[in-house]
Amino acid sequence: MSTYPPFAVAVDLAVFTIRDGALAVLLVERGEEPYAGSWALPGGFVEPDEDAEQAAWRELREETGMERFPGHLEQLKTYSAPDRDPRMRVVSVAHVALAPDLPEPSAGTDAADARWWVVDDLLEGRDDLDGPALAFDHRQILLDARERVRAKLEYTTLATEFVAEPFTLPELRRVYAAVWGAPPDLGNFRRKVLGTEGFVVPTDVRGQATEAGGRRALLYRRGPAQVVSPPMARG
Amino acid sequence: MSTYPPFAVAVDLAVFTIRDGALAVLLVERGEEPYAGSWALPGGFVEPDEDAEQAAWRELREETGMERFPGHLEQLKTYSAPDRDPRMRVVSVAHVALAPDLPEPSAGTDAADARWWVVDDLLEGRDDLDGPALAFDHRQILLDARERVRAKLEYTTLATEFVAEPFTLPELRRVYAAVWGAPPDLGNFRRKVLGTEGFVVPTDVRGQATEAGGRRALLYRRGPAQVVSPPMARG
DNA sequence: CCAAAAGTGTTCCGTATACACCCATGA
DNA sequence: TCATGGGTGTATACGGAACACTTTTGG
Repeated sequence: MSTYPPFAVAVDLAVFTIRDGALAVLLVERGEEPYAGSWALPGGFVEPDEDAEQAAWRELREETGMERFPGHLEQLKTYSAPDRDPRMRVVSVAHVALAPDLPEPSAGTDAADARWWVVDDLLEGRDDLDGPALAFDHRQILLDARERVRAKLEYTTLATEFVAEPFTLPELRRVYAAVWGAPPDLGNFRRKVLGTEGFVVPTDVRGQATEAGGRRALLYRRGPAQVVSPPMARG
Repeated sequence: MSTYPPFAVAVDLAVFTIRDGALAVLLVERGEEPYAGSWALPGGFVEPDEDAEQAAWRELREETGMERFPGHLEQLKTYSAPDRDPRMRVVSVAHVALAPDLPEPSAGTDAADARWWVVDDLLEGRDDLDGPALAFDHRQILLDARERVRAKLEYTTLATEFVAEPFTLPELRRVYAAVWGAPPDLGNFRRKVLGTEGFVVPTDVRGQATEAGGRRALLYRRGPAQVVSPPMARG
């Protein structure tokens, strides 16, 4: 029979939102060693009386400062390399969260600072100064998280988690544009969303016009549908 | 700053194969409390110098008695409910493994017995005697694992992991029939597999005829392709 | 009346679907 | 030559790709 080696179990969070037409992720600046001064995904240890998902919701509330986090949360993958944390053996259950555009976050208790970063600036290895290198194995976690989000937009209704209700179809289309890098074809997009029963439910209200004028778009709310079949076409 | 509560970290394995035209999973009969005499997914604790995936490969070799397990392994999900193990706080990183038809397994060191079970007999809640109830939260893990396999067959080439090389297309088609409950349309199936570059690579050899005669099918090997786009149609 | 943004329609074409039909083999 | 299983062909229709066009609103 094997021994029962002691581990610490943590959760790490890749919290995504759409800011200025780009996919953005919440990072915190670490105040303590190791990696003091580096930027990392928010996270923390799982408490004795909670499971990983509850720990993730708790961290989400703490880091965003919101009583009730208004978005989607799901488990991503568990990272367990023996040397991923130099202090001790830490296994991290990574999660992905999606939220509509949120206010600038405030620094948490154990973080020096917290802010949103454009994901592509962090991950695309361009030499001209972009985002900072990430602490621990968080670059890999962020890569996996972005891929999960990209894939799930194709065959689920998850895009609606990135917009606040009520929302317009052009708003929703800009979510796809931000995540995929290019907007889906306008006509095909509308036929897909409106043709998928339960994707969105229309209201009889129209949104505000922009400064420069233009037709005012109809407002919608999220519908009960979860999957889109066949998948939304990726530009 | 939070405390660092101690956890045990384990891996559990849902090892699938196709036996007699049905999806089957490997279970072990527990020899110790808790749940002594119950059937459970094979698994064990992660050692100090390995990550979860290495632990899963090790358990796979131990449980199947094979030096080199001839199949596919991937992480499924992590289960961490505080009361999932009555002895102590155990977090389990569940994995899914796929293998071609394997010999009857031998009982491992800490298991009283080990055998294959038809998955539907374990999961479909028919009242007439089927499979046994599973230990811990392993019924839920098995449900999630089956769903992962079903889904992945649609948009990946993973079905080839269920057959031993070289294999015929009818053999491969029977994999889909077993997992989905009904075979995909013959013509469409062939066009899909042969039309997806790198799904299979043909040999110039034909397989054996069955007792009752009939045309001998061409033999193929796995190709380098990983994804099938658009997905294989689910009956 | 013009620009900007929302929304509609239409043609083309690949391909999934469903099903009928032909080929090879052993008893 | 018949049953069995492997393999091929085809009419239909759905839906994505691309793009032109119409409608509504503010300046």
